[in-house]
Amino acid sequence: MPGKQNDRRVQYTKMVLKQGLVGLMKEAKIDTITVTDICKAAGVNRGTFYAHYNDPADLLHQIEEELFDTIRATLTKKNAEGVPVSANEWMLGTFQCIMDNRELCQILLGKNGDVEFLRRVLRITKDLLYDSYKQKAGEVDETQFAYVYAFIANGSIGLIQNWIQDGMKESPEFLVSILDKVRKGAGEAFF
Amino acid sequence: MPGKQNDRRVQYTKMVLKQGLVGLMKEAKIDTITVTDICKAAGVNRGTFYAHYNDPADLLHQIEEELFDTIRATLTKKNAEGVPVSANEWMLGTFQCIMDNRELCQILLGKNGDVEFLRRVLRITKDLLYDSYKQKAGEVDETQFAYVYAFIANGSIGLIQNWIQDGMKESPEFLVSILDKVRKGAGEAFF
DNA sequence: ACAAATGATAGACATGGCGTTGAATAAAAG
DNA sequence: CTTTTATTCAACGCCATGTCTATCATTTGT
Repeated sequence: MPGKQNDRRVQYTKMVLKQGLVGLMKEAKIDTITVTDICKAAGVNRGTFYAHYNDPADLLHQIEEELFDTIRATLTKKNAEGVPVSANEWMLGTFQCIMDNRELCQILLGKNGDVEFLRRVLRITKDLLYDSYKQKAGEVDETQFAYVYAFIANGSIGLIQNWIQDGMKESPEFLVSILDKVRKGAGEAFF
Repeated sequence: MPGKQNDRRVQYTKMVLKQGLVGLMKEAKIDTITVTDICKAAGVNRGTFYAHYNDPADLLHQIEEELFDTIRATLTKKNAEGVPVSANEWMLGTFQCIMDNRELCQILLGKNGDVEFLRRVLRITKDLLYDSYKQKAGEVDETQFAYVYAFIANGSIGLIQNWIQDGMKESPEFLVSILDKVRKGAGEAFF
């Protein structure tokens, strides 16, 4: 019984609902978008929306989850090929992935998007940073590290947002080179 | 005719409405707070709310404006005393101001608060940074500067949020010293 | 190709916030 | 003390919500 979710009707419904919400998020932020709006944009009955999602935020969350999985899949694939992945290579892969999903990412990570989502993507580098700090400073001043990490993490987010908002004109390589310099610079003021 | 806004009744109404909203923002973010909620919390008739504000966001905006004026007034006062204000001194003043308005700032700049507001406060340092960049590099690469500034500005915001969220345990002086190091470090990777 | 299963639709429902209005009441200003 | 003006109370139409039913359309597996 492959029944449940493989029904073509379900797939179509979910697809247009996602497209509908993404389209609306070009103009409005998630909290101001109504279920009725989405269904109108998707050409779907309002009752059908509730058959699959609780509210617009729930739908957005599932869209983000898909993108997150796409990014993670790409990275773990590289990792599985035996290559030990450095922070820079990891970021390079992430940026390429963002470029590959250009339209979607410009919305999800743009001005109406969710900062928490980008924060989550970058959090994976935190451990790498912590190790390099420990290695050079010997002992870790947790308080100081928290402040420096807050600076670097949010700085990176801002830089990436600037790149996205600017239309992704620069190459992922350029972005990584700037990001690497500026992160090292900020970090080495302490390490 | 001191008529219009000096009426004691108006002042009282605005006061309790502001307190009401701020109270609610301890638990919820602005977009989920209803006019009815605020009026219930303030003990004010719903119709009266619309006599002064368009919606909850409008009320929040006016609260932020007041705080912004407080901060700016303190800084321009120092400036008027003839002291040329460096970026560090400016930030020190800002942080002291934030500490003086502890409860309010923890909400306005906290997890349910508005990032744009903090961004606006920090924007005043942009010119100072631009000048120092120009001075050392001679010629300004606008693209590169945009990326570096995006990093530093957002990094600073994150660091300050970390401070606020942590209960403002460290002194403004400590904060400035870390911020100065890490900003210089990030900047000098280019300058 | 057909019958059973299941998803989508249209329509209705009570609920609750919105934004506005008008008349009555209370308090401030001169 | 009289005039002015802010607040209250009650009601209004409007719209989105979340739920539910009967009906229709499509898919599925045999």
